[in-house]
This record gives sequence, structure tokens and C-alpha cells, in this order.
Amino acid sequence: MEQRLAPNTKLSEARLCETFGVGRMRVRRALLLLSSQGIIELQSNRGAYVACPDKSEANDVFAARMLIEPPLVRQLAQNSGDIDLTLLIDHIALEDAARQKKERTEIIRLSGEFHTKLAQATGNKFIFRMMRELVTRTSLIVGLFGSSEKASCPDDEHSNILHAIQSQSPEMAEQLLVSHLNHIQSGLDMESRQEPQDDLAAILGSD
Amino acid sequence: MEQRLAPNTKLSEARLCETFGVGRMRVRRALLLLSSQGIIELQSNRGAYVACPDKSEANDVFAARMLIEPPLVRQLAQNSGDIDLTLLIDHIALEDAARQKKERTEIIRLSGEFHTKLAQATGNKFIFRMMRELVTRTSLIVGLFGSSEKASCPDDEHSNILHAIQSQSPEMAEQLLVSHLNHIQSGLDMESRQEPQDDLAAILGSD
DNA sequence: CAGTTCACGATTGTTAACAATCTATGTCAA
DNA sequence: TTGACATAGATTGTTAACAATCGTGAACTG
Repeated sequence: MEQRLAPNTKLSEARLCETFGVGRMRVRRALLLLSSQGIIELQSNRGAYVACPDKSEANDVFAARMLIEPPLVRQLAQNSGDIDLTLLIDHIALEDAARQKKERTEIIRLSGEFHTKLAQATGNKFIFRMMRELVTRTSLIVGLFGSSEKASCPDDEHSNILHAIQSQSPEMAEQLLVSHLNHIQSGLDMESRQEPQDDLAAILGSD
Repeated sequence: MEQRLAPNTKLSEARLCETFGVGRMRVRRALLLLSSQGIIELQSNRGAYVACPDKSEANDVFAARMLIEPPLVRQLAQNSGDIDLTLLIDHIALEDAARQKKERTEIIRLSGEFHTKLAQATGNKFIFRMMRELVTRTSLIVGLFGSSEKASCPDDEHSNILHAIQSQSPEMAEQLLVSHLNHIQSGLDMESRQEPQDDLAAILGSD
């Protein structure tokens, strides 16, 4: 989610065991779950690799989000009276803070998390889980195809969406979100790819 | 998916091992994956139980489907020229055949699978996976709250939806699907619950 | 007779050794 | 020099024994 592990990075069991100080069983369980969410890919007898979505998969992810998120925020705006939006309000504050401090990884993480919290605000466990999966995958994609700095989530679009929800403007909220997603997608360069990295530095850098 | 295992049925590792003739590792892997999909529930040191959704979860599942499926069929109808619908056409035939032969479990399985194949027709892996999860969960719910015979999927509604898609009528397709989902949901009796069963008979009956 | 405690059996969680598979290096031949 | 082949090392997959935990039932006490 924080894009510290580049796609195609190999995650060897032994390495993960010593890195996190746990047994092989725990590691294998974690890898299995991550692969079921499509975050990593398990190749038989060959090991686990960070998923490396291609152009077509990237399009699928955005198509899926275009299908789900617009009706989602529309529904939020319609029922915003009955819903607890403090989570989202607090989140915007966190984003602003991180942006002021220029904490890059934190900004990336929070940018994705905003969309997850939109889903969480519906109070629907299944919608939440689906969005979380799509957002995680989006992180991978912008990590792969994102043009370094400018991308992620342009400044105050999140804030605008939230305001539209609060002022019970379904149409506007939906429209703002659609263009927000388009901005993210158009900020990608589908041709350039980053090369995989060795896992050692990346993971050890996390502790 | 075929509702042969009632909710709350305990799935003990040893029993599953001898039933399917595999080692405990395979069983535990399968249980972990099923629990990650919410099909079963893993209780620490206590074992695995078939998930038993309550009233609120049932509502969440239908709310999620109401959010996703209408835009989905609308999109299918809009692009029905470019899409391969043979999967769906063939499927309707299978459903009719099973209905004529009165094969109950087959009818139930195919009824759910139609909705999965709607998602599959989009060619979008993520939409497909999300729908499959929701449909599976719906199976559990109609198994729990469904009033025995009359429910599942009323006869020719699937066929009507497919026709609307084929004739490129987005509005009609969307509307038909909304009422279809409403029919399913209104066919449930949210108060009555079936009691759990012993796993022995159910699983052995499958071989 | 009711309630509590203890111990036993059963079930799940973990570990470590073993087997199978793949990658890489080095050798040999064309 | 290049290609194929074989062997060695490393890595993953599997198995079986062991440890920990939980539910149950009996015994005991008030």
C-alpha cells in the first residue's frame, strides 16, 4: 500500500521468516492470503512475487472502480444525514497534515485510504472489503505506471468530494468522483515500467 | 453454493481429511481461503464453522448487490454488440433443462451462477470476483432464510434480463434486474432460522 | 441439590525434519 | 564460442510428531 515493495519483487520464505522473526507457517499463511487478494502471485515451487499488473489489468481495476464508486458516493450523499462522517472529516485533516510535512509514503497511503473510508462510511462490510481490494490494487498500479511526483491524488479533490456529500448533492458528488478517478488514471504512463528491486533493502528499511 | 451444508455446521479438520483423503495441510489451506472469503468462520482453537449470516449481514449483501449489479447490466446492455453472450445464452438453456428435470440442487447452483456469469461477461476479472463472492454469500442467505420451495430465482426472469441486454435496452435491463433482486429478497423470511446439522451425513452424501 | 473445581479427552496450532522441485553453475562437445 | 547436459545448491511443498488450548464430565463442597 505504501509502494515500498516494487512489483515482481521476490518474497522468499526464509527471508521473510528472519525479517519478521516468525516461523515458516505464519509466513506461508500470510502469503496465501495475500495471493488470494491478488496482491502477490504464488508460483508453484518457485515462490511468491509481488503482483505486477499489466496494462489490461490496470484498465480493469479502473473500470471496476468506475462501476462501483460513483453509485457509492451518490448513495452517501443521499443519506448523508443518517451517516457518521467524522471518519472522513478527520481523514481529510490527516491528509492535509501529511501533505504539509511532505511525508511521501504517508501521503500515498492516506490518499488510497480515503477511498476505502468512503466505502467504510456506508457501514456495509462487503462494499468496504471490495473497495479495499480495489484500492490496494490501485496502489500497485500507480506505483508501476505513475509518473513519479505529480500523481497520487491531486490536492483538494478529496475535500471537494466530501463537501458535496455533506451538502447532500448526489449529482455533484458523483461527478466530482468520476473526474477524480479520471485524473488519477490519466496521470499514468502506461508504457513506462519500473524494474523490480531486491527485497532486502526494501523490507529491512521498514523496521 | 448448493446449500448442502447448513450454516453453523462444524467442519473439523480430521473429518475433512478422511472425507477427502488429503493431509491436514491441504485442509487447513482450504479452510483459510474459505474464511478469507467469509464462507466459513475460523474460531481460534475452536475450529471452522459454516458462516451463519444474520439479518443485518443479509441486508448488507443485498445492498451491495443493488449497488453493483444494476450498473453492471446497464453497461452490458450498452455494449452488448461487442460482448460475447454465448456463455449466458447457453446458461439459460442449462437452467431450463435443470428446471424441467426438477434437479433441486442443480437449479439452486445455476440460479446463482447466472449472476456470476453476468459479471464474467464484462470480461473484467475484478468485477467477476466480487460478484462471485456476493453470489456465494447470497446462497448461504437464501439457505438460511429462504422459504423452502418457492424462492430461488423465479422461472424466466433471468431470460428476460438477458433479452433486454441482447436488444440493447439498458434501462429495461437495469429495471428488470432491480425487481429480480427485490423478488429474491422479499422471498426471504428474516425471522425463521434453520438449525445446524451434523457434518457427517452432508459431506458423505456428496461422494 | 446446586455450584464450583479439577482433570481428562479431543481438537487445533506449531515446529522441525524430510521429500520434491527448480535455478544456477560448470563441464563437455560440436 | 555456444549450446546442451549434469550436478549441486537453494527453495518450496509435505508430513508427522509435539505443544497448547478448549470443552466436558465427574467429583467435591457448601
